[in-house]
Parts: sequence; structure tokens; C-alpha cells
Amino acid sequence: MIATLRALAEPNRFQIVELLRDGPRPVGDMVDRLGLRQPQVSKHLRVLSDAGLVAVRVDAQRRIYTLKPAPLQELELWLERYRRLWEGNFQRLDALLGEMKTAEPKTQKKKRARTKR
Amino acid sequence: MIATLRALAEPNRFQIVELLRDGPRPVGDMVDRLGLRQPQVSKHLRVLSDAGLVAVRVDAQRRIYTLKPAPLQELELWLERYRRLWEGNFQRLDALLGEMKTAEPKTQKKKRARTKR
DNA sequence: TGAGAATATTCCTTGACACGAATATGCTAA
DNA sequence: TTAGCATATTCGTGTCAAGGAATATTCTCA
Repeated sequence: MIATLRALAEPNRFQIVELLRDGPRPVGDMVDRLGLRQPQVSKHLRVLSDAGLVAVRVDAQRRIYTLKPAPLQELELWLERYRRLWEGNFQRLDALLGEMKTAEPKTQKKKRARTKR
Repeated sequence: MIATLRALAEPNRFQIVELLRDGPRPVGDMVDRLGLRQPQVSKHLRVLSDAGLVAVRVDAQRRIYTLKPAPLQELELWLERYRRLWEGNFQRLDALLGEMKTAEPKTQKKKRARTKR
């Protein structure tokens, strides 16, 4: 999950993923479209590959890269747990917690240790 | 979008967001739960705030942080455009992807070579 | 074979950023 | 006012990652 986010957080890699959304592409094609240099594209593809975001298929001297759905799917699954944030009835809980100033929001009571200099 | 991804890609910030999923919390509470030092938590909250992921409300000496839904919602919206990757009509591609594991430096099969550029 | 195409890798440098330590700021109550 | 708490900021440092340049690798075909 973190690996997926890290890979996507780089603008050029994000663009590569956007390109691959429309289907598999060879490296040279992405080089042309993104205006990046070939080594950089290869390096970014390496990172995406390590993160499991793309797969590669060999075709003569070319490598055809493809998006792998799993990581993005996992990301969407994670986001679904946040859905109630923008699907109503969370504001009330928000306000409620805001009122209990000294009280703890959930299940904690302790004071944390004091770090001395 | 990139800003959101960048903010979430850092493990500790990711944890902070996960904490805030259950509701607003003061800084000290997160310090306790995450086992991080207070300055680091404040710094991470600063980054999250700059990215628009959290909002802060002042309560005496405390700052109560809250998740802002918009960026996550936007992220989910972006992911929806990739949904067809794992929903039907890409089955053939999916099956194909099953065959080719990433980073196989040696073995490759003969395929017709076509060069056009 | 060798040439040339397509892609990957290495080395180097630079900038961003996360952490630790120390300190500053802001707030409240005695 | 001062003390004390809660939080933010600054500064210095080490690490890591991205880009550039050059080169290596792998493949096909004449």
C-alpha cells in the first residue's frame, strides 16, 4: 500500500500510469509521449515494476508494459473505508467529539512520559 | 492529486490518517498512540495540512485535527477511471498478465518482430 | 557475423526530506 | 505576573531518490 503510494507520488510515474490506463505500450512510445529521456523512463518503469504496478512482456527488442490492476484495486479498497467521511452522518460525531474537551475520544487515559533535555 | 499521494506515501503520515479516520484527535493523543515524538507529529501534521488532508481546530492549548474528505474523495474518483481494469471487459488482458511475471531477464519466446518509426 | 535498434544499467551529483535536539510560541490557571 | 502544559518551529545532519551522461545488454536482420 505504502509502496503503491510512493510509486504513484512521483509526477512522471503518475503520467506513465495514466498512459498505461489506455492499454499496453512499449517504452519508446512513452518516451515520445512524455518528452522524457529513455533512461529515465526505464528507471521509472523499474520502480513501478518493483511496486507491482506494471508487468512487462517482451516483443523482440521491445518491452511492452502493462498496468497490473491489483495494487490500484487494493488502494480503492482502502479508500472505501473512508467513504463515510463524505457520505453524510459523520459531522455529528465530529461535533460530539469536539465538545468533550478534557475527555478522551476513545479508549485511552494515560499521560505520556516527559522527555528531559 | 500528486500532493495527496505524496503526503500519504510517508508511513507515519499514513498512520496519522488512519488514526483520524475514527474521528478528530488532539496532537498529544496521536503522539501517544504512534510512539513518535511530538515535534515529528507536528511536522507531519503540517505536511498533511498543507496537502489539504487535515483541518485543525483550536481548543485552549490543544489543537484538534480532523480529516478533510475532499482529497481522499478526489483520489477515489481518480481510481474509478481504472476500474475497468479489474471489472470484466479486460479479462483477456488479466489472463495474459497471469502468464508474465515481472522481471524475467532471461527466458523469452520468439515472436514476430515489427519495427515502425 | 556485424550493425543498428530498443531498452536497461551504472556512476555521479544535487536537492528534498525525515529525524533528533533544542527552543519558541500560545494558552490557562493560581 | 509566573508556572506549566500543549504544540509549533528552527537548525543541523544523514539518507535517499531523481536526473544527466555514458555505457551495457539484448535482440533482429542484412
